[in-house]
Amino acid sequence: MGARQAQKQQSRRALLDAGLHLLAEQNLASLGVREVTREAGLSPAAFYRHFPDLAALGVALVEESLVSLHVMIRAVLAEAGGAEELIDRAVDVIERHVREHRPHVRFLARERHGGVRLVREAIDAELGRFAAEVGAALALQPSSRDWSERDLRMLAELYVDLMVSTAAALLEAREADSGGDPARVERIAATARLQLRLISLGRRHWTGS
Amino acid sequence: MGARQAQKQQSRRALLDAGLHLLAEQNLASLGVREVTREAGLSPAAFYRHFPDLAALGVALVEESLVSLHVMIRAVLAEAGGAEELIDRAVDVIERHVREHRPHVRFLARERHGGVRLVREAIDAELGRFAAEVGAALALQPSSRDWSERDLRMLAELYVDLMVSTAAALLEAREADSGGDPARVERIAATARLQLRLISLGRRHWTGS
DNA sequence: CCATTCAGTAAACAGTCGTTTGCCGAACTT
DNA sequence: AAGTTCGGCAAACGACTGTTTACTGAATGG
Repeated sequence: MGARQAQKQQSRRALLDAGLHLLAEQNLASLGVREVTREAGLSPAAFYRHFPDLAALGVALVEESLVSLHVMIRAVLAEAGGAEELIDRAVDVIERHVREHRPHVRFLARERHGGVRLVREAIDAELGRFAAEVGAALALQPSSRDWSERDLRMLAELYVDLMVSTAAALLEAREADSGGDPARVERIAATARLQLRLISLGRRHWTGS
Repeated sequence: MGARQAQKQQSRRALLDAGLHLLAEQNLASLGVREVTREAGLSPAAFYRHFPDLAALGVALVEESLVSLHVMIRAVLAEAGGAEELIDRAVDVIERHVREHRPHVRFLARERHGGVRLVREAIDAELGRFAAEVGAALALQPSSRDWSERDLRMLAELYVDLMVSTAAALLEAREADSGGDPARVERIAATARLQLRLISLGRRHWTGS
């Protein structure tokens, strides 16, 4: 890649980072072009060399945020193991992901039901593919031998919902203004583990719909 | 109440309604004072006779939104009945609530992780009290005879999370721009019923943490 | 080495914004 | 009936907004 493209990518990165940083305390809909470029150290007009819209920047952030999410989920599903270990590992992975990708997670939580339709739909679609992936992984497990497609999907969605709300709760507990309360973080993780245990219990006794 | 207060309340109502209406397509953080007063048919300065801030209007909307929610949950919990009927009734109540209070539900979904901290905390606190209420109701049921306080709370939170995400999904499916797809609405409700059945199955076989 | 491409700039456009001010007049109080 | 309270208004303030324009100068390709 020429030095040309490299510098352009660098500016693009600066814009994305600036947006991500500003979105820590506001939503996409209230973000301003000038605000972003100021934070990125560029002139307002430079923005339009990279994105037509702020919504476009938002969509770019969605794609970026979900790549790491998919990597994460595969890390959990790939390894086999007993139900208990799998639960512990899943919660650990969620916790680590929130810790290491806080701005991205916050962005997703904030814009999932936010005011910009394109972004909302992009997140929802990706979360759906996400559930499909979990469902496919569940189908391979022997314990779901005679589960219908529909029931598997339902279970996968339940897992994804639980993961999402756990991540959001962990995020809130970690925010600087709440002191990053570590006890609260552990309580949330513990609750998630219990909930997963309860679900896997229901799963073992499921007789089909 | 004097005609004085009555007219003031009417203006306040107009402001709240205008805000709620505008928040259908944007978030609180991007709402403007002038925008709201324009929609409400008042002068910009009039706003400050009722609220110091837009955040204050937001908090008022939170309180308003949650009153009807509490009424709703009591309607479900109050009546007894078999597990299956209870599940069906719970999902019906959620569905009806989303149908009849769409703007409020949308507001809650949008601002729960939104950019205005005061509003976010108000919603979270109320959702917490909400889970406590569900937990208390669960404690009265014979099937949770020897459940620890912690396990009950965990279960209550699972129910509340499921309710919230189901409501949000129903909302999205009903939005005008997605055609109000009735099949999608029914699919979401059916999934929620299955998930509740799975949880109640896990509940029956729970042996404590 | 010369021509071209193109990311980034400064300046200007016409708006909108939040908030304060002083004032009006109808509803209250006494 | 006189005086007070107070919700609502028009107007003005400076600050900030998104977007377009014409331009600069370094990397690119022949």
